[in-house]
Amino acid sequence: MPVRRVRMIDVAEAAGVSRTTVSFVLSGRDAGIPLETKQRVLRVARQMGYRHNDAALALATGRTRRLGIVLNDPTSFIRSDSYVAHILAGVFDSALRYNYNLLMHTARYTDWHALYGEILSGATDGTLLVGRFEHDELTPALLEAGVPVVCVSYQIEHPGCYSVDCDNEQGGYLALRHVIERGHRQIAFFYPGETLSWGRDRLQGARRAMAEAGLPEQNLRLFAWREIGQPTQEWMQEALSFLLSQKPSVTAVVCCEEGRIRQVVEALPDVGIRVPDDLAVVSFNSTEQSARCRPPLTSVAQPLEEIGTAAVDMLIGRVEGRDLPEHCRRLPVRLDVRDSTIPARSLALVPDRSPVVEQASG
Amino acid sequence: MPVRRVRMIDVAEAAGVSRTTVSFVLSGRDAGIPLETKQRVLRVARQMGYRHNDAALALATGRTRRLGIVLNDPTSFIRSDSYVAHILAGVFDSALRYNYNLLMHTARYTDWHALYGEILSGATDGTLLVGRFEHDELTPALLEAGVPVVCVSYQIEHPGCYSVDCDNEQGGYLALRHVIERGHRQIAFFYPGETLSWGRDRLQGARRAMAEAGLPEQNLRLFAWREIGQPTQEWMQEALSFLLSQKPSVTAVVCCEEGRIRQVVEALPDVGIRVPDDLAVVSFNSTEQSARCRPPLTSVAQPLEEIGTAAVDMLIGRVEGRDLPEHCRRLPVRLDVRDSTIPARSLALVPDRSPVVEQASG
DNA sequence: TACTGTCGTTAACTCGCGTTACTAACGCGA
DNA sequence: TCGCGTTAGTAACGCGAGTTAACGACAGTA
Repeated sequence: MPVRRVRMIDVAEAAGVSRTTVSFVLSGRDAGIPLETKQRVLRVARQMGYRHNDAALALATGRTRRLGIVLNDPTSFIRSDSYVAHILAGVFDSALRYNYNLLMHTARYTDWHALYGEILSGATDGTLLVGRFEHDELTPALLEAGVPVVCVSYQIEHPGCYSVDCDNEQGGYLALRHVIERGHRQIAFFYPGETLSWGRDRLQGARRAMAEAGLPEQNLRLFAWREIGQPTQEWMQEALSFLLSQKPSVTAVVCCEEGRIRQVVEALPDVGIRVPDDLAVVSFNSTEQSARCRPPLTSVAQPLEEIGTAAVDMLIGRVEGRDLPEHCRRLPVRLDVRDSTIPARSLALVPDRSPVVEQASG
Repeated sequence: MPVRRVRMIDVAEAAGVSRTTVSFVLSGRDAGIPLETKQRVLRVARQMGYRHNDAALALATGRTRRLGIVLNDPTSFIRSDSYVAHILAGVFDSALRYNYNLLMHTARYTDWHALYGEILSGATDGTLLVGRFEHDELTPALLEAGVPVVCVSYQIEHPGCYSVDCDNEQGGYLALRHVIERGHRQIAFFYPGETLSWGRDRLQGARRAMAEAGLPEQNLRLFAWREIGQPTQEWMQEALSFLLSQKPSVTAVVCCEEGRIRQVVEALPDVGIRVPDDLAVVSFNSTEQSARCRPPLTSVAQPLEEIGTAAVDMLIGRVEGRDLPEHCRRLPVRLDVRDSTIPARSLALVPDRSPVVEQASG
């Protein structure tokens, strides 16, 4: 049984008017239509169960009331309690308020030509690129084409680039300032490398904190996982044992990631390293993964759901042609201090932010 | 700068042929078109950056290559590491393989008239209802309308209802059999009530295990959270302390839920109850929530991603008009035995499935 | 009576593409 | 030369809506 849909012309015939009249009534452009006719049309439409045809409406109006979403790795993001899941929650809320639906593009980011084609086909009014893409060819191509796009959690150098992100520089700064305040002088910094804007920004913030405390730059021991693609638990563990074997040894780790560092931390007791006594640890994102780690991780919290809602606000602003006050909206971050940096027996080892010139061993 | 899209007719004019010819070439229906013409059209189309218009194509063909998804509470599902997230991962994978995109309906389930209208508007070729809905009016309405629909994780009494679910009856059976085998005779069973198919089925399985072991039915102490809507931690804790204060006291809990029971279990040490020594606990779903509970929970695992892929398979089968072998596909479950039912010091208290007629105190 | 101006309504065009049915041109054999 | 078949290509219609421009009816005026 194929679905027999009621068309506007069916309503028109049943109501004894032309299709144009029905269109006017249903779309609210009922100027000049007498109340009686209007009510009759509405009644007949309801009785017959009329629904507009989505494709026809989109073709005629050029609008779909749909927003597209591209995730750079859909399944992995959804699988775990990742930051993207929280962003999506905000996106959902906001899209519902604006009465838009969400089209999730299933194509992989590596197949960006396919995505480009889909996005240009007009199946949506605008697109959220939720990512932190590397080797990104899609974003500039879309911007060149003039499609309404908002980048979430990253941005690129382009005059037309609109984006929403948290203040990554401040995040790096807060993380480092915290461990410096707690007396640490040799600090490992795990990050994706500088090809990603958030990696670059967090490193910059970290360096600012070091400089502010008068610590030499080389005390910040950088480890970029860029060369290996994704950070693995093994890679982190090896890097960490290398760092711990050196003199002076690092006493704190700041990691721009959450899942792997959690695994590493939970494996540390096996090799006789205690957190935070032997090693202080700070992660990013501060989702349940950090909160439920043993011990719970101090973490830089991002307002993930707000990022989602702000991105939708911005995208719909672009779609509806409003002038937007800013191209890049940066939301503030917060440091959630937990056990991984606070030894139970010590409350305050070091006075607040006393600048330290010489390095000190942990 | 509005997006100026290249239309088929633009390509036709540039290539010096009619739009029909272009249509034939691009859609592969190039019978009778000489190779030279064909190649010229393809070359011009590529050079001009032609992309089909999604709405026009959908209007002309009646197909969208899009599947709709309705979640009964989108944001809460996405927020946490819930079973729906895992199902969605499977849905994504499968949709990508079929080259379909996913339209997530943002409207709330309570506003089911809006959802009904959207689904009938033809914005998608078919719809996945991912749920466990109660007071469900949407599903029967859609089935009556003849829209291709697949129910995920639930089903209703209707000749046209297609669904994918796990074998809930077997899940209830496995959970109960396990605790009975471990010697428990007074068992609490937390479930949503019998208005939901999965609650009904799991209870049925639980009763089967009781009967098989020769245990009287009243030894299964039922607690339905239906009357309070969603199970809360407080409600469970109260119910549990009531059960533990009774004589004979329950010694095991089987809970058709994961998040709340985890919270309850982790709060038990505060009231001096040890798991599993004082109380054995079995949850459902067996996601990371159960695995990372302290202690890790024995749990009935469902093949969540497979449910997602199977649902897409079934829906696309319906969309493409294939005859499907079965209306309700039931995927097997598995019991993941963890510490919450296995005391460290005891390996096997009771021989396997020895039928016990009389009730025994824990 | 004719002319003007509303009011209510609709014919006709548009959106971009699939598809059917038809034509013009060409080649070949009788 | 006529007739036929084949090849190469297109005109025209439809999908279901929005939208513009114009029409007929009727009332009011000159």
